[in-house]
Amino acid sequence: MKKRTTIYDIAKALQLTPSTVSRALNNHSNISEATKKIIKQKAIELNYKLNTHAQNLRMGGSKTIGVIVPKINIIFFSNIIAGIEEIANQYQYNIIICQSNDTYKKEIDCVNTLINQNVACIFISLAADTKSNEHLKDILQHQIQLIQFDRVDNKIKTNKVLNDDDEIMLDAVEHLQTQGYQKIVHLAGPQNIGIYKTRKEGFEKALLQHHLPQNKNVVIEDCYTKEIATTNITNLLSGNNRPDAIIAAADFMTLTILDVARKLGIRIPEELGVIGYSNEPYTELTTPTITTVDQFSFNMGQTVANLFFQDLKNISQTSIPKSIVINPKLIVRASTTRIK
Amino acid sequence: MKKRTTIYDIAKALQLTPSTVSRALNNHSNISEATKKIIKQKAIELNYKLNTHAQNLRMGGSKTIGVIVPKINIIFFSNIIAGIEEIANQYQYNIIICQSNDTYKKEIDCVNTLINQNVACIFISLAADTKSNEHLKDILQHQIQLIQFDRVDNKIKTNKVLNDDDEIMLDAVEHLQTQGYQKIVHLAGPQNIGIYKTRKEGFEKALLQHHLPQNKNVVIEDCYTKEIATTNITNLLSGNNRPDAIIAAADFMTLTILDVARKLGIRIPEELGVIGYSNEPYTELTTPTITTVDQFSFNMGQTVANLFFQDLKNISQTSIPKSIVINPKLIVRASTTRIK
DNA sequence: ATGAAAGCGCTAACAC
DNA sequence: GTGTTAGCGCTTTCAT
Repeated sequence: MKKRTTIYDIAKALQLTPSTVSRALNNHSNISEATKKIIKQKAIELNYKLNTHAQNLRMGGSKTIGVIVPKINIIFFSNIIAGIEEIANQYQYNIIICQSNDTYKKEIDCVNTLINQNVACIFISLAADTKSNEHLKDILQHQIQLIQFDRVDNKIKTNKVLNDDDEIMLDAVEHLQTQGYQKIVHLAGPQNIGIYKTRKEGFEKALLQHHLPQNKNVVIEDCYTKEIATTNITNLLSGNNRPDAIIAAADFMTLTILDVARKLGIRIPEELGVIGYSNEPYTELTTPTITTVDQFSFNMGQTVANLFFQDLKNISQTSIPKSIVINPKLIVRASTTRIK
Repeated sequence: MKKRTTIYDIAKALQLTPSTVSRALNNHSNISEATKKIIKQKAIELNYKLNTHAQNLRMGGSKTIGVIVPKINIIFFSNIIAGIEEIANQYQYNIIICQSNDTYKKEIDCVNTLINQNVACIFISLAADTKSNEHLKDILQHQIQLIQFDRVDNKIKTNKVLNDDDEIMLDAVEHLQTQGYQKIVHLAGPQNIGIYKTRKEGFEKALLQHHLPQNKNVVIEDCYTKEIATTNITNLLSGNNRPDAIIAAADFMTLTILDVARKLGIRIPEELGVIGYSNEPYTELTTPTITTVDQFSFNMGQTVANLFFQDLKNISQTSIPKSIVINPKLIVRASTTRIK
């Protein structure tokens, strides 16, 4: 097992000292250009690679950001991560990604791993069942910056980046009214998942604000599997008193709506308006194209990261915790455009 | 700025030595249960966290796996990462995820970062424009294990996990023939992206094997934007000599096919068979449901990780480079089922 | 412009 | 069963 090349090896090869080599490789101003050049040359020749662990140990910190998300393979989160990565990269920071699998237990593990790693900052979106914030306090106690995003704990004072799920539901309802739709129904997602709960609540709040009827049939809860969704939507649309617009909690539900409507001979958007949620690529490929909500997840990631790097620049650590709200945008397409 | 608690602090508080503390925290057998107990107690009390950098420096390695993918926010890759994460987690390994953004330049940066981090192993899926493998050799030179997946360089001998894109195209063609389809066309994706190239080549090979005509119209290349796809598909299906089956290089194209066919009054699957690629969730929600290819990406991630941990267990490092092939599976649905 | 030396926090070989 | 000691590779203060 061949040992890695260290700055000591380079120093020896050039009859210099490790400190000179270290300085040269870090472009320290006191080292002559000539020396720098031969040292860098030798480093390449010996295939030298920095040992980050030694560096971090010595410097008492690392240029690493820890990111904790419930699930990495949900496009919303992976877009956020991609956004974070883009910015972090510009500042030469690395990111370590952990997933909590939406459990509190694993989330604690993630936090500990990242504290052990001595990361500069942790970006977190909380697991569905996270009930305590002791682990978050722990982060702050270890002088590690904390930024929460999307699913946050408001009891702990940190920077936050949020989606305004309420406001967008209001936008959606108002858009439908402008288009002359009167009887609006919401197809909700499973209420144990935070985002679906928020969307449902946002919808109900929007109805209230517009003094629209709040009867039980206005929210259909269980539309998560295809079969049940088909049954529920068929019932909904076959009834005497059928709605003239549906806001679904997720894009995939709109495909079923389109299908059922086609079967029942209900024209979209003339007789039924349809709105989805997430701006999945396919919503632009259906006929009619589907009005939906873009959450700007990539942008959210960038925002989170920028928040950290902005604070880093402010030597005056006044740092009053900021909350940045990302406004999702209603992408109006054919499925709700009956007035041209 | 409060300093972190170290094992030295614990030792001092208990009138013990750092080594005893270290041993106790690592459950070394020589330490009495009583001592272990009070040490662990104290560690919690002082909110001690291990410093991974010190540990890794001292031990000359880390329980960390580096993963390099072209893009993290592509569901295929994020599923793979989720699969890797699941297994790594069982072995108490951490993963550091890097994205090359599909450029060779950034890929080199990623490799260097991971070598600097002294990771135990690197899992990589190569960038589209990676032309050299010097950086891969570099990994091996640093005694870091290397496992390639999906997009690999065959000139370098390492463990590999691959998708059999050829075989699956053969399956698709044969399935169509069984269903009585005769004139099969392929809608290809951009040929500068590896997977689309492979799919197209796989398709052509399948035609050859079945002695089917190989004329130019059998592959439609540019179907990547909605407008062009619509035009091309409309032309394809309006012609006199139209195909009776289409294999698309990606699921999203099948939505356009469904739309165009509906407009032209072509019935699916009776008059036209349609196959997509990726088993995107929505392929199950359309009418008709779409036959597609599942690549088992999550499983691929698990396989990659298991390959590493299996080798780790074998003390006898015979380690002949293995290639594991994941066979994608044709998910037959309504869009190609005309014989019940 | 360069060198000497100490130390970051941890582990492990060697004592006792 | 516990203590002593050295050292992983790097940076940095202080000296020259």
